Amino acid sequence: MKRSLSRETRMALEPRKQPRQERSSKVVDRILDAALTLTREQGTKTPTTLAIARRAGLSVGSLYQYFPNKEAILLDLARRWLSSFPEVIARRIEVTPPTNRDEFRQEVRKLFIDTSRIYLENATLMPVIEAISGNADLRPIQDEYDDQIIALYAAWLQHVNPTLDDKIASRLGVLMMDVGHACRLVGLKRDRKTYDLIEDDVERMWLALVTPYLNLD
Amino acid sequence: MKRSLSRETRMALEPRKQPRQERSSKVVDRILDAALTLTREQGTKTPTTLAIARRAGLSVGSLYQYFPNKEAILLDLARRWLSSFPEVIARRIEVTPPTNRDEFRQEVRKLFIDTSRIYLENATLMPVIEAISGNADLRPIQDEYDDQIIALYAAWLQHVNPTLDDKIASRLGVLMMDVGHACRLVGLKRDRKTYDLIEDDVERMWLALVTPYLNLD
DNA sequence: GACAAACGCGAATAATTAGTCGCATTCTTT
DNA sequence: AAAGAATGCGACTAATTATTCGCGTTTGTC
Repeated sequence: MKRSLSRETRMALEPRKQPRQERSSKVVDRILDAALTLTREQGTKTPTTLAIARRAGLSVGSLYQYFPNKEAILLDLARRWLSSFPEVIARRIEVTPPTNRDEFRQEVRKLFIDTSRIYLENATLMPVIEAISGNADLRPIQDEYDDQIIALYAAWLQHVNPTLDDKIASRLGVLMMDVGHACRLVGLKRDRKTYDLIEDDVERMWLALVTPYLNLD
Repeated sequence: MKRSLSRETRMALEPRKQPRQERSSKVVDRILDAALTLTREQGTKTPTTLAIARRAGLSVGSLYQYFPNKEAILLDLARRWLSSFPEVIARRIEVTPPTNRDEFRQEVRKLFIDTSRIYLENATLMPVIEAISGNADLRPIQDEYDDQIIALYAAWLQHVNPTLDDKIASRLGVLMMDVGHACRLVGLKRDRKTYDLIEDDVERMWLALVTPYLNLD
């Protein structure tokens, strides 16, 4: 009844309680740190509750003081990453749309640099993102964020070219996201110089992907 | 001792025995069918031995007559896919290299069409491929195949441009593989028409990716 | 049709792991 | 410093699941 309950309840993933004493907020940090480190160490496998507790110098029981279940811990780690993406793309839609090929190229580059920064700033938690993708319980949650991101990429495309068909915009949005994601995961596993080279590669690919669909002079 | 043994033994993944009576080779098919169907039904989660047995109308014990462990079943399904990839790319290296931009474009297109066919022909087992990627035990095996494929893409690039630097070739190889894979997984989940549109998108991206590195007139 | 080998079975075993609960310890407040 | 709240503990429970093993049945062979 332990396992399936949490699955059936379809997860309260919110933190169980706010820490009220100073020591305990440190404990929360220790738990998150431990979970992050272990996930990184084990490639992309999600660590067990026992392992997290041990690494954090705690007992299993303490984990459940602050998190309703194991998934919530990983999700807490990923949350900043997951939510910063939509923010950043949305911000790129607020500017005035480009009018010629050169301005357009600039807009792509800006979106590109902004999204790249998110990857660079969150490089250490990429293993967590990969672990989440590979976890049957967490995957659906990431998918929700992904749908949001795709919609925003599509919105960006229609911002740049208002006559662009919805279907096409959404198809290109998916590809922008997936191509960017796949290549950047590769890049972050290499050295910084290679990462930058890959960034150039991706930018060319993005441009090749979207240019035919933006009626420019 | 059940679980960890198989992990420690680092897996004999070969079929445990060849079926010697006619009935049993049908059983092997039933097992593979059941595993495939269940993996497809459950998204990307690997089915349990019990579930596979039940679906195949067998008992768990019978599974182990022919497969040394659960992983071997999935791997057996994926094996044709995994091995046909290197074959196809290798075949594209045997032809005489292109000499001008147009011939080069043709070569990209041929490689492109050949790899695309592999995806189309194996569309039903994509969930298995995804499940394998998400499984900590199976992942390393897929990684070996991936390394092979990357090396072949790199070899293809150097076949097309013999002066191409090793490092660059291998970087582009990874990106060709990952971009192709990511986009085609998307495509196969859509209708055929969308798949074809995505193919065009990917072809543009591939061309944009590699063209700058091939000194053509 | 008799014999051995192959096959099929499924209850039992054992490993793993998520999550709980009552007791012990530490902190905060007055 | 005493009470009560918050925190920490870890043995225990319970669920899940891979794999085995001895026994009964079927099949191919002579």
